[in-house]
Amino acid sequence: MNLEQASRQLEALGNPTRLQLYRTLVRAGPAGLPVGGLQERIGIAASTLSHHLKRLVETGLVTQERQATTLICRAHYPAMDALIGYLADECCADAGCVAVAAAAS
Amino acid sequence: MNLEQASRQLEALGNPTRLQLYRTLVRAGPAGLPVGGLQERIGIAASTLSHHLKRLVETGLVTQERQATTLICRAHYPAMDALIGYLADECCADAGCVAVAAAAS
DNA sequence: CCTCTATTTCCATCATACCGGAAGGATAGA
DNA sequence: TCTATCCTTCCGGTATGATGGAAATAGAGG
Repeated sequence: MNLEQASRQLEALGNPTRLQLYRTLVRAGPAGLPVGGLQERIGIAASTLSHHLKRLVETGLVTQERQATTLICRAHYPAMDALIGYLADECCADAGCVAVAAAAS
Repeated sequence: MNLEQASRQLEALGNPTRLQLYRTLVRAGPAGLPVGGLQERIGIAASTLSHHLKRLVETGLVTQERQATTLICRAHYPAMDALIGYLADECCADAGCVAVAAAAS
């Protein structure tokens, strides 16, 4: 994980629609959700949704698996782990950060 | 911490220059750095730097303290804690996330 | 008041993001 | 093959972001 990759992932999550999208996928759990299901829940145009999803997939935060004509989307936890780890490292380099202190306890 | 605030902070960090800025401030530790010191290290125009800093301050990720004519900037750890906490909650709502498992151990 | 330094705001330019309608694949089933 | 569904890509408009030079502001000190 380097600064460029981290910033790309952060930017991907730094849009309310995409963050909501990611959140929805997390709440959907390991089963994931098809693109159409996401569209129902979020309520945006299919093309807009596809753009956002593409961004999340490109940055590795979401994976997609084809099942016949439907595309199942899932939150890709390892990517979020790595991102949080990077932020925590940056944040807590001087051990002044509560998050790592809590994790260490 | 709600979705809008989280996405604004994520967007603020989702720019390579701003993430580098934040990282520099974290590495500077509690003493912080003046704006001019940041400019030396990052090497961008003062106006550009000021724009980026404004964004980081507005989102609460960085604080500023005036000392005579110089402005000392510091990473504001509680904000990062809250953001990481939000991401971890979203990510690990179904306990499928390694980060929280590690924190819990 | 004048000046010097530090920083911000103003302003303009260029690039990129966001949005969604319309058209174009991809896949399954009749 | 024909059709229907699901999703993506193409395209256009509008908005927002990034960048930095120039001018303005803030504070310290003569």
